[in-house]
Amino acid sequence: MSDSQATNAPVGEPPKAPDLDRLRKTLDTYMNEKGLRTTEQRRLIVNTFFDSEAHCTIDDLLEKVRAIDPRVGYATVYRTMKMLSEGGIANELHFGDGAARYEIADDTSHHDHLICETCGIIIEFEEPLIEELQERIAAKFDFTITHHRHELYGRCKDTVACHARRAKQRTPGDLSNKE
Amino acid sequence: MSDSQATNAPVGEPPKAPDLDRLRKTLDTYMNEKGLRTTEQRRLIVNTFFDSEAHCTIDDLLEKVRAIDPRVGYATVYRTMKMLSEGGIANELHFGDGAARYEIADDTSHHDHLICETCGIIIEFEEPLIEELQERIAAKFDFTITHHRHELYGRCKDTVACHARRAKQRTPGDLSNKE
DNA sequence: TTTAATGCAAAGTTTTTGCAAAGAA
DNA sequence: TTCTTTGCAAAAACTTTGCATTAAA
Repeated sequence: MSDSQATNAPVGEPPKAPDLDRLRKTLDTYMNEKGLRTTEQRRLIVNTFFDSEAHCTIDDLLEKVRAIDPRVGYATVYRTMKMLSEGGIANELHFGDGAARYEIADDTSHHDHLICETCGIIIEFEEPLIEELQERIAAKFDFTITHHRHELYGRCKDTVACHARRAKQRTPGDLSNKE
Repeated sequence: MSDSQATNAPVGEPPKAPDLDRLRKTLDTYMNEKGLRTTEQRRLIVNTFFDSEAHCTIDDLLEKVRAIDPRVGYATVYRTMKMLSEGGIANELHFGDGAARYEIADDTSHHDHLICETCGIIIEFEEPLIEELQERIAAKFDFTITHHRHELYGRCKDTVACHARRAKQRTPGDLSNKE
């Protein structure tokens, strides 16, 4: 790649930690507005989600939830995560392995993802200049953007660390972009 | 959006027409290498695909193919499009409505997509600066990119034209990013 | 002839829903 | 009590495959 057109803007700043207190308030407000009820299961699922590492699947969450209450069903986790997505507390992501993944939503910043197809590691990056170019493109086509997907698929160059991570995985998974 | 950081690079240049002759040669070579056979059905499906507008689904193709030969099965179109994808003649796309879409692949240029969630129109854009920034981000994280997805979802500002298009559609489809 | 491709139907995947029973408010 | 939520199982919505038959080479 040539550097000829490159700007001096910082590239790929890592995102900061989410404000869970604020998110809990957002959720309360949302549930009140919609007349949704607070249940044992929802409390457990939300707490588990807030405690989990980013990009967890429904199965990941269900496993952790069932370690505490084995009677919780898949559909409950599914519907709770859907509720969180609709309420703006979670983002639903799809990286091509067929399973939906969730991350904590943050209104105040936005990041996109870099995915290793060998070890499955998911790296978050932020690039304001790309966001700005997106807006310019949308304007050019007389378009208003509501959301976007920007995913870079590839491979870690540090193949030792990468293969070590891969070996550790229970399910290696196919993270190619076949979805 | 502020223009403060914007460069003067052209934004969102539309992609050019594909070189079908070259693609047919690529396909011939690929099929020879793999010992794949040329059949009536494959010929028909490939020609239909080359004649179709971009971003057609398997169902779109099947409908056109069956207008000529009603005996062709879904699986044959499915397997032929998979062959074209593997041979680098087609790209498989997913815009969140659950159905795979195909476009003619072009090694010499790359574009991404802008999708209207109201009328379903799909606009292609090219932005070399974004491509370059992607490479810089990958480099920063010691990563090699094999491919990427960059999709902007939103709405046409010209609501009259947009709603007219929507009304014309056989199946309005849900192009939100739920996939 | 030999081996690949087709068409049908069946099987997979993952998501989504219907419904009777349980539980918030 | 009333109306929402749960858990199960079944339905959806696509994609993918098995296999006997057909057809390239």
